[in-house]
Amino acid sequence: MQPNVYEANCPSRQLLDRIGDTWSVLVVVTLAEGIHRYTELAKRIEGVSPKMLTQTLRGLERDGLITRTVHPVVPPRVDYALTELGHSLYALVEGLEKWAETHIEDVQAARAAYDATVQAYSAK
Amino acid sequence: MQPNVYEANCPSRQLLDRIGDTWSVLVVVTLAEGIHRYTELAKRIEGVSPKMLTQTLRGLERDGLITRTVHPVVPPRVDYALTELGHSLYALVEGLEKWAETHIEDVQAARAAYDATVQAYSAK
DNA sequence: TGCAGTACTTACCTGAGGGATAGTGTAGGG
DNA sequence: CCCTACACTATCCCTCAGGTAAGTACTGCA
Repeated sequence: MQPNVYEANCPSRQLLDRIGDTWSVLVVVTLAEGIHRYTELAKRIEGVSPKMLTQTLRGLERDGLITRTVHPVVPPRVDYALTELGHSLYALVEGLEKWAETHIEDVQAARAAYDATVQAYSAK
Repeated sequence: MQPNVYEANCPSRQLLDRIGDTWSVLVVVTLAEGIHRYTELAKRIEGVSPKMLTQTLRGLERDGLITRTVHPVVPPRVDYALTELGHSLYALVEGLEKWAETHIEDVQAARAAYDATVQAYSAK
């Protein structure tokens, strides 16, 4: 009954997997700006292969986070847009970004300190 | 200057990778309950191998999200605890869980609908 | 003498995710 | 007449993340 993150089929775990997928997050972030076409997304999200882009888009569509609109013209034209659900998820991603901006200095300081002590040990 | 999620070395991107790592999140969630020892974490987080647990713990420690306290006794005893920074990150994870609980029905409905239409096409 | 308990580390190996590349269908334009 | 644009789809291939298993160091207890 209660959410159990330790089980793979738990809702919270599934969301975790989605948030964990870099391409999915990148698509959501890009679509938060507005409607985009397939090639626009491909150009915007540098480094994504057509295979992964399609795969990601399908997954997002399946989960009701984005809509896919096919215009029956030649050459084909397909528009992708965030749904209301997608926008609410984007709000969370924004929260992550805010946290990152606020605490990144702490994290980097911690990393530097940690690396320094490790270096000291291995140098000995 | 401004955060660019599309670049791999951007702060927001690094946080994304951390949140994306299932074991990291699971450790943070478990430690949010209180201090735990190594074997306690191993038992609690079902399915994690000692290798991955150590690796995850090291990464979290490096980023200043958890503390690692070694007690020089025999047999050895090592305590792990969330730092203040770790707790603030946990707040975000809690937000994700809340979202999941609230919207999981919408997602599952969307999935069912999507699968139904796909099935209809492939059956044709 | 040797085994148990703790917290790892190291070496080796495999499967699956994802990159690269090529193919598909349509029609307007040069 | 064929090339291009668009949005995929299919295929092969290869890397590498992560699992398994075994090793390490230390000491008290039977």
